[in-house]
This record gives sequence, C-alpha cells and structure tokens, in this order.
Amino acid sequence: MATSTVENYLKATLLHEQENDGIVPMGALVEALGVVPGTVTTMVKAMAAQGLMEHESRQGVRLTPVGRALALGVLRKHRLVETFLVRTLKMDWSEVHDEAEALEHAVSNRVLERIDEFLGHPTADPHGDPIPNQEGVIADTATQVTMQGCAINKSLQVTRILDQSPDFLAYVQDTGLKPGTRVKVLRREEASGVVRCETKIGHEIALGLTAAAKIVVGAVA
Amino acid sequence: MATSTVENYLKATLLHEQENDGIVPMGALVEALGVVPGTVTTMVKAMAAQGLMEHESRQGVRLTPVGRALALGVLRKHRLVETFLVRTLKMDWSEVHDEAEALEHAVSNRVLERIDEFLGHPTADPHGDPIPNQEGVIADTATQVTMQGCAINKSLQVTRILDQSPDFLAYVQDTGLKPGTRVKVLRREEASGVVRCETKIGHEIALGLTAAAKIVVGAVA
DNA sequence: AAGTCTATTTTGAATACTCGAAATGCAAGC
DNA sequence: GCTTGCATTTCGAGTATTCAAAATAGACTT
Repeated sequence: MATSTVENYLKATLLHEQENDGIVPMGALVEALGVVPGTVTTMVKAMAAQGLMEHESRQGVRLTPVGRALALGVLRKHRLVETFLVRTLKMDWSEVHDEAEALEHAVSNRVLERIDEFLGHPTADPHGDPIPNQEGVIADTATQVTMQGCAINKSLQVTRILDQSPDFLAYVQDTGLKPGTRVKVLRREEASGVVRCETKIGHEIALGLTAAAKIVVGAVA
Repeated sequence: MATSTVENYLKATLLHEQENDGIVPMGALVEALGVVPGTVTTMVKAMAAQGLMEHESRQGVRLTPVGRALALGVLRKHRLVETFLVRTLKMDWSEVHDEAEALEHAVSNRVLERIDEFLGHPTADPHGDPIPNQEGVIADTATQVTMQGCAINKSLQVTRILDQSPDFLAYVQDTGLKPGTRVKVLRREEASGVVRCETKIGHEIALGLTAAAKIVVGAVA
C-alpha cells in the first residue's frame, strides 16, 4: 500500500498534469506539498524506483500508468468524501477541503463504494470538480466555458469553481455564485475588465476578469 | 497532536485498564498492538516523557489524566464511526472494526460532532459498547448482567457483546443474539454448563457457559 | 566566452517508529 | 541460597520522511 505521503505526491502530480501539459517541474511539487526542494528530489527518486513516476533529472516528473491509476483513486476518494461531508453532514462547502485531505488516506475502497452508493454516484463534488469513476475515467471537461467567455444574456448556471483557495471560496460564498446557482451575464466592460451579471434572485453583481475566469458555467438542465 | 501510533497505544492502555484493574503490564500492549516487546518499551518511555502515561520499570504503565482524556477521545471516535458505518452506510456490523480502526485517526473533532449529531447522540455502538460523551464520561456499566448470571424466565434484551473477535461476532450473527434482540433464559443445565434460551422469534437456542458470559442483557425498554 | 541567476540535487543529520537479538531483573521453585 | 524462566529492557540497526545548507547544472545575459 502507498503511504499517505506517497498518495499526496501522486495526487499533486496528477492535478498539475491536468492543469498544464508536459512534464511536472519539481518546483510545482515543492509548492503544492509545502516541503523544501531536497525533500521532493528524495521522494521522487523513491517513487520512481517503485514505478509510480518517471524522473527526468533537472526537468521534473511524469506519472506512469500505475501511478496515474493510484492518483485517480486518491482524487476519487477526496472528491467523494468532500461531497459526502457537504451533502450528508451539512458541513460548509468552503471548509471541507482540509477534512477530506485527511480522510482520503483512511477511507478504504469498501467504505468508499458505500459512500458512492449512498450519494447516488455523483459525478461532481461541491466545487463542481469532476469525480473519477471506479475505473478512473473522468467526465469530459474540455468544452468548459467560464463567465469570462460565455454567451451574453443567456440564462446559465454555475457548474464549477476552478480556484479552491479559501479566499476565493469565501468570495464565491459571498456573491452566491456557488455551483447550481443560475446566472446571466449582462455585459462585459472591455476597458475596465468588469463583468456584470445577475443571479436568479435578481441580484446584480460586478466581478473582475480574473474572478470571472475561475467560474465555469453551463446550460441549465 | 498525537500521531496515530500514540493514539493506538493510548486506546489499548485504556481498554486494558477498563477490563482489569491496576497497572497495565507491557505484555498486554505487546499483545494488543502486535509489536515486539522492545518497541513497546521505547514508545512507552517516549509517551511517559510527554506526560501521557506513567511507566513503572519492569511493571507496566498507567494513564495520566491527560493520557486518559486523549484515550477517551479516541475511543469515542472509534465507536461513533463504527455506529455510523453500520447505521448509515449499512455495513455489516461484524466487519466495521478494522475500518473504524483506520478512520478514528483521521476524523477531526469537527467532523466527529457532525456525525454524533447526525446519529442523534447514540450512547452505544453496534456491539453495545458504550460511547464516551464529549467530556469523556462513559455511562455506567458496573451493574451489567450477562446471560450467564441473569434471571431465569424473564423477558430481557441483549444490550452488549463483550467479545469483539470475528469468530464470536459471526457466532452472534448466526444465533441472532445481536444487541436489541429479545431473549429469555429458560434454564441452565449445571452439569453440562449449557444455557438454554429462546429469542423473540420463538427460536430456541443452547449455548455454552463461556459464550453466555460474553452476552450482556438488560431489561426491555 | 564569461558571468549570473535560479531550479535542482547532494549531503549530513534529525525524528518517529520498528525489528532482532543479547542482556538483565525478578519471582518462584527446589 | 541458587537456579530457572519469563517479562522486560537495552542495543544496534533499518525505513520513511523531513530539514538546512552547500554544490551543481542549465539557461539567460551581456
């Protein structure tokens, strides 16, 4: 079995591979895991020896198929646990990340599949991030549109938040732009970079371009 | 924070103190934790230095108030998690022990209190073992009576199973003598040591004295 | 081409936990 | 009182993970 440290390295690598393409630089893992560079080098070598990743010296790492499969399993646990904490235990969706971080290493597959069933096989967690299925397949996200690029004056709904930092989560909470919320972009002010929109409740909101780029929207069901 | 290893040593010590009185011999921890004697000596010394237990050389250990409080917290987590796995996730009550063993170290107090609330503040886990409350107080168990010593021909119910081994749990499952089940002891055959009883469903069962001594019964509500 | 900057690697050391095997203390029996 | 036996302790060593600090490789300037 992989230790929780190893699982964390796998997950961080997978997440980076998903966001950017090509090799994952050591610095990205240093950043994501909050350790010093030397530690990452040591761990990466050990994991490469175990066949979980490939290490190109002075370049970075890449997951092997085995490593990727394990990483997807960890991601699945993380996101199902988050969903569970919010939906069933009524915890605040902006505070469940750290809890899930700890639990993802302790939940067995047996328990996980019970949770999955209990929740009705959800495909996205409370932040809208897709949940890999048991085989590690993730629903397509290539065609995603954010509030920065979506159609104007069309009734849409928030489907995903791309920035998980507590700050941004609090901001989203504040404006009410959580996954599931109906929104319509009224207009974009090119000069100032302000995006004006209104929510279902009639509330009108102005948000900056960077913020708009982090909120994914889709058609209403 | 205590590591999960430390939590396991604390819990094992508490459990032994509850079953037997006086000092807990090192051998008891060796047995309970599945490590070699030298390891226990090393850990115990470290924990004594941290003020979690007192170590009498060549004798054994005793929890300090601080250690006991922590141990009760771990026990509370273990038992609430077990209850949750059985009641909410519909897992088999004879197989949840190992799962809870892993989860008890990963569940935060915040999550734990949500689970407690979700379950309606239960006072006993699926095996009938009492769940300490938030202050570490355990409901009285001194007046417990087993099927070995209870009244004859009185309608009672199973309230607790004292042996958690998979074997005995399977036996209990088999005979249907789970916590909550109504039973009446018909008679005890002194010579053979057989205890005859009948369950609510009219089923008549014969069980040995050792088995009878592991099944706690109480008045029906 | 030489020099500089930065990411990465190396090295040496620490912590927490574990083992196996040898040494020791103590209680019980003869 | 001496010996035996078992529980416990000590000792030396190994794994996994981490850090701080020094060394190095490449890429980027000038």
